Amino acid sequence: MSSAVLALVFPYGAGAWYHDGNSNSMIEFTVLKRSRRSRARLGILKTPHGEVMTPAIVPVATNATVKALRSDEVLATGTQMLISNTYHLHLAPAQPHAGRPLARGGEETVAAASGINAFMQWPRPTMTDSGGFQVFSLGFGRDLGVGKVASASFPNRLERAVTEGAQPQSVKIGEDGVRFRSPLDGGEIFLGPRESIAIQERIGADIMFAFDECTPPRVMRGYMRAALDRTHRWAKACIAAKRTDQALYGIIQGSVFKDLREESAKTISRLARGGGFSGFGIGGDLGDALGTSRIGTRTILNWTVPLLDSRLPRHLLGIGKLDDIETIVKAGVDTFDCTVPTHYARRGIAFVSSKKRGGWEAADFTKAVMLRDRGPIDAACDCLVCSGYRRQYVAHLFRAGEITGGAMLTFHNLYFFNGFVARVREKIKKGLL
RNA sequence: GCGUCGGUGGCGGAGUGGUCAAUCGCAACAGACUGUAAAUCUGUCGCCCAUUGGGCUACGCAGGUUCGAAUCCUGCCCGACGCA
Repeated sequence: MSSAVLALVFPYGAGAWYHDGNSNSMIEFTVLKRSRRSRARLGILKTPHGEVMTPAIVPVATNATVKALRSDEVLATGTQMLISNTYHLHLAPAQPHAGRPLARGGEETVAAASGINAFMQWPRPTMTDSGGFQVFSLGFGRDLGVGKVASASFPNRLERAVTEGAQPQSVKIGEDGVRFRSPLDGGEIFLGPRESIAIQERIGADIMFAFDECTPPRVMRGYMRAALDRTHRWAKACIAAKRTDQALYGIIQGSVFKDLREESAKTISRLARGGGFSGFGIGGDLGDALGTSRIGTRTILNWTVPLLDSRLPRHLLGIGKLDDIETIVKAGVDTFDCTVPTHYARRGIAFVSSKKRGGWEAADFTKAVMLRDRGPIDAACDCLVCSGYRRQYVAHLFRAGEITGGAMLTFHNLYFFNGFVARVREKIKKGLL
């Protein structure tokens, strides 16, 4: 890593390798600069495990690992904060009794290791998602075969729109929480606001998220209305259930419905004003990436962000392709998580510097041409991988089914995304965004 | 030289009289993926037109049997193994 990039990523120094101090203090968010051209802002998010320069991307470490990388490697990519998952950690480290709610959940394994930071040897800030996304991804998402963002393959499948009163097949959404089937032993997993908070407190991340219901793309309004009431009720229940002084973010839902999104922003803001939340998550269906519905992420953010207390940090849940980043930052997002850099890396896709619009392009290492390419992964990148290995080698690893290829591209992609966001911060600092 | 087994699409390998342009795997090509169900999934993959669909050439080569053959018979060529 060049010293220039290091300075952007770790302006206060990289800090000592793993040190777990007293971690039970609240977070503190400071806005350093507000753009005059947009809602973009530069800030510092202070947590018990160090500071995050915002805007920042938060790579996804669902199972207490950024898939394919060691924590020290993740650190070397310039990553400032990670987000792990309540649902997965409740299930995963628990060996034989995964089906039993709470008593023997995986969070106990994490707690016994002194929390997520020590457990995964990650010294920097962490978040835990509440499991609300799994209500969608294992429910309607799975039934409809869609992700949270409408895509080209989606319209054909939408005859089965989610209407009022609908239930997913393998997940049951109730008024007090959600019943899942454990993929490990088929046992029942019940997750509601109380359960989610209890688990997140055992995991011990700096920032927790309220348990919400993430809805699929283009839900019908009637369904969204009822789901939003649940999410709001659960938000209050999360606040009531919370015992530690970890930070808790409330989540705004409402899909593409302006009045519902506004109502949600106001409701969650009110709870934040009351001291229940120390930040905001914006989640759910964030509009059509293809633009066919004419309501995109930017529009939805423009409805909601102005209604939020500007002193508190705003996290956009699960959005962060390179093409999205400037847009969401300009709409006032401070942090965002996204699986794209890590997920795509394991599929053989590297994001590399380019003269094309946006300054990047995708390079597919599973293509045969890559086997003949003797150049570096990204000629303009100075990461550990790019500074030595050739494209043909990485392509060979993918061809041979070697996991090292995915690990190398994961490293590079995270380095690339972190550098990309660091440049966005520079633009804000210089008044260019 | 004799014998046995075998020769199928880029490769491997099914199929053993009709529903076969031919299961499947690999490779190739294209696509998808945004709070990770995912080191995954989907599509194409003989040639020529076409929207469903149609036409042509195909299962080592040449003949034959049959209404009909990748599948049966004969000869030839090639390969592996065995015996000389």
